[in-house]
Amino acid sequence: MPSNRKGSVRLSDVAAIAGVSLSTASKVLNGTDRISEATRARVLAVAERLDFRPNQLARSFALGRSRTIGVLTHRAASTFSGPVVIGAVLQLGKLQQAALVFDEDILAAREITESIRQFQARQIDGLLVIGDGHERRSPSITHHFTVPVTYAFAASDHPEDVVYLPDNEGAGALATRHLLDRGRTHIAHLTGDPSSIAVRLRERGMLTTLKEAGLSPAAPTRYGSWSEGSGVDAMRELLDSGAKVDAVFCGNDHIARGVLNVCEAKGLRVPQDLAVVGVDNWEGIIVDQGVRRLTTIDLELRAMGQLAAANVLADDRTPGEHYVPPTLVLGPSS
Amino acid sequence: MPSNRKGSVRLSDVAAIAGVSLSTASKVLNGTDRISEATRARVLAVAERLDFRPNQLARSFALGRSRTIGVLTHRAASTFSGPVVIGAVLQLGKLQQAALVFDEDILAAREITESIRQFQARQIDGLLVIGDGHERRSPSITHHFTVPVTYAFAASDHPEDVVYLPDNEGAGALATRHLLDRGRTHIAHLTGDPSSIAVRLRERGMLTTLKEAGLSPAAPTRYGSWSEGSGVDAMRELLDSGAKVDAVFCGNDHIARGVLNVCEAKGLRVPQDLAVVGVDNWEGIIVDQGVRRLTTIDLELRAMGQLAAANVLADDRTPGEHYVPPTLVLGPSS
DNA sequence: CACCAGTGCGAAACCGATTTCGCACTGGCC
DNA sequence: GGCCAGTGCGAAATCGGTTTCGCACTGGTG
Repeated sequence: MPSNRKGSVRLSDVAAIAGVSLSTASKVLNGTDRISEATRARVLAVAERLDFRPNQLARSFALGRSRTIGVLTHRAASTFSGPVVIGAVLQLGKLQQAALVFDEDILAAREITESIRQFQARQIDGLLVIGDGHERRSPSITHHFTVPVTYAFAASDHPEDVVYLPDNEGAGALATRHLLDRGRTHIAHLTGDPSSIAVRLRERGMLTTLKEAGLSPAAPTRYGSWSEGSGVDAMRELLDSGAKVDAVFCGNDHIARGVLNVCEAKGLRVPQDLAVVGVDNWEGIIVDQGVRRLTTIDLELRAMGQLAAANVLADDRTPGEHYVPPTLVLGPSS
Repeated sequence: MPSNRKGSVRLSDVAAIAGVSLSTASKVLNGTDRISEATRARVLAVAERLDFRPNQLARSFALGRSRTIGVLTHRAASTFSGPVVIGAVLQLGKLQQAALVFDEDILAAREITESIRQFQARQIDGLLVIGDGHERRSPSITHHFTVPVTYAFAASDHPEDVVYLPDNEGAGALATRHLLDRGRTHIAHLTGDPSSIAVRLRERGMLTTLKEAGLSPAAPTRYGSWSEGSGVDAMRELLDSGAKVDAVFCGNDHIARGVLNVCEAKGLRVPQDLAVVGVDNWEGIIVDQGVRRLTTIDLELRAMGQLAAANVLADDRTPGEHYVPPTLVLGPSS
């Protein structure tokens, strides 16, 4: 018979029925302080019977912890960061934390200060900053907070920050190792614009792995853009060059699609004549439909979001950049 | 000089410095009760000067409102609902609401009851249920809550629930109207499995629009699967049938890709000889890279998430199914 | 001048937990 | 028997706001 405004059971109800004080009941349910086994059992039994659920609002207020994590995204509606945000938000839910998501231009200091104030007023327990995967380092805002701040999908400009990033170099290495495992030894690389750090890192991963195997690329890396058309052009040039090639590592899946199209047009059998590997796993994002055509490297963006979210609440938060291991997604193209 | 545990300014600090009582200060800042203009101005000035930000935890506790919306997703990690969730979460952030996201199998009653209890303990102010876009109606859980419940991307089995759904029929109509506007009059439809309601609705939208224009399809609808390969097969059959066709409305973008490939192989010029329209706008999801090849209908999944999120907090919540208007995304294929 | 309605403001209760501090009681030891 | 340490529990303060209720004061009216 709780005389509550919402009709729910309060701790005082439990205490009264169990014949103990409020403080004793609280201690029993939180396991703090020393309580005899007898009263412990009695309180727990009553709580169970009444289906007592502590009011988390009151709890948060008393403890000063909101069980809410701030999430600051950078144009999440129009960039690649979607999977990162999803991963983060789902992970936070698993950890019983609410997510307060503000979408701003992280580089616009003005707008961000307002978000920071809002976060502080809400007494967030931690902050997750999710970039858009582009190259620029975003300005560190860690110093505005007394709670943990973790960055994902974009480096901060402060070396002591905790940062989660995709492992582009690892992706290149993984793709190359896979092709080597498949017995390919004449591997070429077709990729995007070399001014992009991701492009260079993926290439470096490939080159390092080839070198470890005592090999060199089958042809010089061909740079272009991240598009299917660029893949078509690069592949045609590669074939025209007469280089002996039995595998192509493509900088991303768009380029790989272009390569596949050229192969089909030219009657090259994939993977018998030519193995193709991409990066990004778009066919995986567009899951549940269609048929996979491509072997690709998944940068595990969702996992990155999960890891970063878990990190905000973790005890061990070693500073620096953490690289999320990519995975190989097998398809018919290799 | 707040003697707070967190060093932040409390309302009592403002009141003391302004020389008024706590209650007066509260009333000024909330606009409740009658206060003279003089004291009003004084309190506001002090609050401004001290940069007073009310502790939202205390506020929530006092008001019994958590400023948190529960979000129950159905396998969001592996379905199409990603954009819906993103849209919802960003919209909630705009409305200053935190999101507590639990991902469950909505059809598994057991697991859900635990989530419901968690939501209730957290005193959520509303609930958003996001399905996976599939056909089955999910069991209504509205009756478990005293706060508003809104459904998105999946119908509930209770007619009084507020539900947001993509407008598949509208998508078919929009695609067809666009092709008619382009002067096409011999339009065929290649689509997925007819056991899917979405397939039938998109087809119906097309047929209705054609009929309104006094036209009939250029060929009987060809059903298949949602895959590129299916699009290839259907398109080859369509061409082999000898039907006169100047436009193809494809049930989704995968099929449309297959159609484009066949056109390229057969030397059909797109859009001169044949206009092609798809549905889903994947090239838009995979934004920022690549080159658009396809005209398509965007079902506006993110907007659906936004609308549903806004609805949870809205005053006017008219029950029933609400259809989100799709948009036409122009590409070079029409 | 007495009365009254209306205005402006403050004292204190309240939301429902956590936590500090100390009291009462027990049993062991000298 | 007296002292002391340790155990088990409760009274009350606390977190920082919101809200109720009523008091004091003002000016107008009869």
